[in-house]
Amino acid sequence: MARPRGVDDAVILRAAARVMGRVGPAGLTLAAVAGEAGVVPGTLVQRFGSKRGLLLALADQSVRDADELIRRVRRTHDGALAALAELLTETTTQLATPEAFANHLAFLCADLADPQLHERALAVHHAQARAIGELLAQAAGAGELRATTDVTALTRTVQAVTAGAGLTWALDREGTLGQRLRQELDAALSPHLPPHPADDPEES
Amino acid sequence: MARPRGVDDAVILRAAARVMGRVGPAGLTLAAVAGEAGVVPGTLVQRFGSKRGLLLALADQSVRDADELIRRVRRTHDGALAALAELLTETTTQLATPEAFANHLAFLCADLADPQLHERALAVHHAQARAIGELLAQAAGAGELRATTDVTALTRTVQAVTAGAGLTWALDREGTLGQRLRQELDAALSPHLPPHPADDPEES
DNA sequence: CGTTAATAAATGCCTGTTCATTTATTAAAC
DNA sequence: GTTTAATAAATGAACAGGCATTTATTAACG
Repeated sequence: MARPRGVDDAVILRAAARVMGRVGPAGLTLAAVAGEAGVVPGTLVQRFGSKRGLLLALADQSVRDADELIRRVRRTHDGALAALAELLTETTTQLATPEAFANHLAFLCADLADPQLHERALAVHHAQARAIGELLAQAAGAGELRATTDVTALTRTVQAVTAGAGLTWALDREGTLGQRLRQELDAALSPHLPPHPADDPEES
Repeated sequence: MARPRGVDDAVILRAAARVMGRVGPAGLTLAAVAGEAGVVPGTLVQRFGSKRGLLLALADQSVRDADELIRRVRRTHDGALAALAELLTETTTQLATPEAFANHLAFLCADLADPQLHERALAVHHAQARAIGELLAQAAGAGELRATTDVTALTRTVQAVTAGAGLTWALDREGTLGQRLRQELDAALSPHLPPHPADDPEES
């Protein structure tokens, strides 16, 4: 006994993400999101309560997406290091253009002032840290890494390197993000590879 | 034959930087900056032409600050690696709190959409890259680094690591930025240190 | 007195939000 | 099976607030 919703919430959140990538946090107005989603601004307020509610839903979606990506990568890769590379590549190269990457990063930074949005950003960060740490530990157990490797420290390094590669790439825009990420990841991991000469641990 | 200016431009720009660190790009209004600088909003427009003019002047100031810091570090340090550490520490820890760091980073990212602001951000980036590269080359020449080190690649790595350490720290806020930066810098540089007395990259 | 800086008020635009209204769909009533 | 009432969703106009910017005015020097 009700009128069904014209568009799904997910459609609106995807539209909001597109607008964010295109015009950044300053341009993420209700009117812009509504226009992108094919609805009217008032609809967004009725759905999400307020603009902040929309942003919270967007952050929740990003948490779900991060979890889903982690699960997917784990399922489709056997080698721990290969899965790790895939995870980091996927998380960053979804933001294909430097503009989109910079805009999403600006959104992330601006959100850190809001406790609830910060909480969501931290959830993504910690989920990735856990996944990276487990993959590294798995790699160490399988002999893909040296046994002496400090997995906790290396996890932090990997996360910092990933973020830093994206940020510097958004700045200077030299080459592709995939190249940059691969280079920096290699530089961070190669000192911890087992001292087997002429034995490439990656088959891909 | 004119009325002298009440406050110097530099005072206003420093006030703008403070406001930026406190409330981020969204809160950087002319009224807020004017209040911080002790003038009236209209004054800012008359001085800088428009808000964009103020932002441009702020970006120019950051370019000058970066150059000055590079010159100062070079002057006061003899060891190339020590100078490098000092340079990176100073550039990041000027943004003392996670909030300030995140806000300035958000400002940087948002500016990348504007060609003229992007140009200034690139100037800072390239000036730092040049300084880092020269310090690394100097260190390699002095035997502080292995001769086989790819200075160009390591320069990129150092910049990425610096940015990444700051960003991840602004996110999780564990420890101090100085600690994080030192850890990541050590991890990035230690594989390139010369294989001297019992100073293996893996210390047990 | 002439010139320039600082001021204060006002203008117009864009923002998020609210509200009354209309539309669409389903459950119940006959 | 048709009609009717109920309910939730979508709409569009209106609202108030904050913003950058403009303008006219006042104050402070040489």
